[in-house]
Amino acid sequence: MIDIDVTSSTPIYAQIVNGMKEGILKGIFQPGEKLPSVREMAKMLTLNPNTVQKAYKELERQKVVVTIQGRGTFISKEYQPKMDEDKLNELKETFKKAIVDALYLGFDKEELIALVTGLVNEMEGLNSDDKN
Amino acid sequence: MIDIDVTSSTPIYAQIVNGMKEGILKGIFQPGEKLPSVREMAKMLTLNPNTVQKAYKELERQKVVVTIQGRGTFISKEYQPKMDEDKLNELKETFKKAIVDALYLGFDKEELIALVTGLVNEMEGLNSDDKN
DNA sequence: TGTAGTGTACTATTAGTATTAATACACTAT
DNA sequence: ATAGTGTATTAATACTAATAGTACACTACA
Repeated sequence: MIDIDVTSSTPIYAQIVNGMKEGILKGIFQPGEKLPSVREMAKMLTLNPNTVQKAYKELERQKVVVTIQGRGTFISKEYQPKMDEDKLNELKETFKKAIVDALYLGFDKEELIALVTGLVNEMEGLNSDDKN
Repeated sequence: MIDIDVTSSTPIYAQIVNGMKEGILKGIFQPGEKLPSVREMAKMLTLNPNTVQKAYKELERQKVVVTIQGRGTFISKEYQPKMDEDKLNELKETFKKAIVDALYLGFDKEELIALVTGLVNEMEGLNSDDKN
């Protein structure tokens, strides 16, 4: 369901958050769909339930999922991302770091744009037919 | 010289590393040029010298700079980045996370590609005339 | 030779985060 | 009632980031 790399420097809960968001964009998870429970997901990923809970809480904070007491956690049917300046700057910083790394790895401009374009298409691949 | 955001979740030494690499790509720092000494840079950024030292050490590990005992730290004149699979995968993960964030912020494909293209051009702006 | 300016190494301390662990409670469905 | 949910809390361990202070080695240069 989600690939967890315990050797990564990215915290496990953050990997879950990223993986879920990526899966939703790819259409692997459908709006309204129920997520595995905290305990169930923890078993699947052989993690502590608290780690999964932290991820779910962060996903809810970002309005990506909605949790209902006693029922479970569900993919949000609608979410309206707020494009505030802080988030935009943070996004640019993230991209800048990645771009710098890529240029240092030997990518030239065209290759870099091609890489990103490929990743973007891969990301929205399964949703491209929908009208939403 | 380098913008340090002490409130950022990115460690200060990492901000220095990123900022230096970005500055080199932009041509603000020229190959062979001497960097401010550890103590000097620490004063400028009002940081502990050890933090700067950690950044310089990481930059040297990445072959971005060369240090000579008793003389100082210098921008590498030549560096040959190694494009191994691990680094490539790490790069892709970084881009994927940024792309997911961007899509969640409301960017569509075209806007996203445009954003990245803009950042790439901004990055290599000052070097674009050179032949190297 | 001596002095100042370099990088380097080491230890210690403080603070924060990530993860695991265990427990308890509230709510929902049946 | 009972099982399955999410939630909250506390504790412990480990790791990292940053600061602080000290000492040492090397280089340049007068």
